[in-house]
Amino acid sequence: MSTTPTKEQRLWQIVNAIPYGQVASYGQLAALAGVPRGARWVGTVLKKLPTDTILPWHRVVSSRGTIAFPVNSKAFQRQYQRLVSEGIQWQGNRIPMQRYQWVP
DNA sequence: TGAGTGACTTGAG
DNA sequence: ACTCAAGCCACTC
Repeated sequence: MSTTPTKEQRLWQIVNAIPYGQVASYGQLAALAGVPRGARWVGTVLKKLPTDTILPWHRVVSSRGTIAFPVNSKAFQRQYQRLVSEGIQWQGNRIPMQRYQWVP
């Protein structure tokens, strides 16, 4: 019955653990999931999430503090709004990444 | 089995 | 600070 959690499942758990009001990068999460340099894979996994997922996918941004979607896209605005509602600070289209600290 | 794909990353220029 | 190109990984057909 019980099997080893897939990398995908581990990633879900890690994303779920990103604290409110903070963000993590794709590469950062990939490394934590045991897949160094697997940043693109993280995006692939998140893309498969159902629209009504409870996972805080919006707290995942690029390593440069930008949202991965095109600025004019619907998805961008949706993620942007969620981040703003969590009180995240912005500098133009970017979030200063230095604030983030991983706390397991 | 192999070529193609993408919600990325990094290093140069 | 911005743009471009090459690299990397797991997944899909």
